[in-house]
Amino acid sequence: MSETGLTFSPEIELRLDEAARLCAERGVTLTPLRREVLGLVLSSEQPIGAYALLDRLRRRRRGAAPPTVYRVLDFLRALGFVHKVERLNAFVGCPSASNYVGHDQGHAVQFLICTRCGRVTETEDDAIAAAIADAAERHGFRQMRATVEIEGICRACVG
Amino acid sequence: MSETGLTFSPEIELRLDEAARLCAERGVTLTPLRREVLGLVLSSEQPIGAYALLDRLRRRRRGAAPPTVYRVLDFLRALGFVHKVERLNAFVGCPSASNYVGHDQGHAVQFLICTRCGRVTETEDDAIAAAIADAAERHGFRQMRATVEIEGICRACVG
DNA sequence: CTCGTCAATGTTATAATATAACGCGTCAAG
DNA sequence: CTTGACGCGTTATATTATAACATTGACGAG
Ligand SMILES: [Zn+2]
Ligand SMILES: [Zn+2]
Ligand SMILES: [Zn+2]
Ligand SMILES: [Zn+2]
Repeated sequence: MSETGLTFSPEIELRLDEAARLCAERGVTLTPLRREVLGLVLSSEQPIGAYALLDRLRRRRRGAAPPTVYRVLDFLRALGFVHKVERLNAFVGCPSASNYVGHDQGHAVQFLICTRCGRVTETEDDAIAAAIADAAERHGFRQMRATVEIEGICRACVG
Repeated sequence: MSETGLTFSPEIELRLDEAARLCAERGVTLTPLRREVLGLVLSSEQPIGAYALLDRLRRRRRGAAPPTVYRVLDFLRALGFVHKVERLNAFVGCPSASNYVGHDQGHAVQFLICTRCGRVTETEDDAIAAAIADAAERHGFRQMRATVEIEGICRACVG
């Protein structure tokens, strides 16, 4: 008789509600499937690969297949709710997507990838962005976006 | 009766000779296979994928298989002769590998990826590297390396 | 010489990541 | 009612990368 109930932690459900609100603002829909995938990404301590996501998704959705998850990831990335970490071929939730609405084309973002614990921290460093913009301009290059992924050992792991 | 002759342009053969010299200096060998793969990468105007490389390699080496090319690429990357462009899952020759010998762990490098013509330019921008090092330090992050890939339209394409 | 060892490559199979192409149901505009 | 956009299911395939084991040839120890 009950609805499906909370699938994710209360904090994450809040973020999902916020994401739904932002979707509505833009005339798109955070469908149950999209909400579930986003919830799974946000629930992961580490970047999660498309197929790991697919495995978890299948526990609730029988018919899920690769296109299911890739399509949803495309949608979530286009809205700035999720980023891809290229070095890992894996996906992370955007921590600022719930706070700020200018992320259509994605903000200028950098990742700190800990090779020890596997965690990834997202930053938005203006100095890096400026240095990149400057270098691009000096090369007569019309920059559209930049991937910045810094690998090393995070504060927690380095002790 | 003649030897195989020049497989690549004279400029590239010169760079291959230089690479062989650098290998010898470090106690490793630029075998014919490795030399040929490096030549193919250097001959490509654009980043080249492992399987495109494999196709070209097979014209001369019958038995070539994926491990053949991936092993050689690992070798060439470890020596700094070749870089991987993560956004493209493709490989480029390092333009400075022939001039400078400190590339064992790879120099701090950035790529300008033109989404129009597909060409990739390698840069070595100290300001970007410094901004990244600074941001990492502020996060208590012990940086090992960084991937910086800037996408846009190159000077030639933007006209 | 002959054996052991190592680097390099060959060889077969498979894993991991990603997309193409088509179909089907819903829903709202016209 | 028809049409078209959207969301998703479904099947098949493409693309990228690695695991695991075999073979070859060079070279030094004995
Ligand atoms: Zn973000
Ligand atoms: Zn860590
Ligand atoms: Zn380089
Ligand atoms: Zn261009």
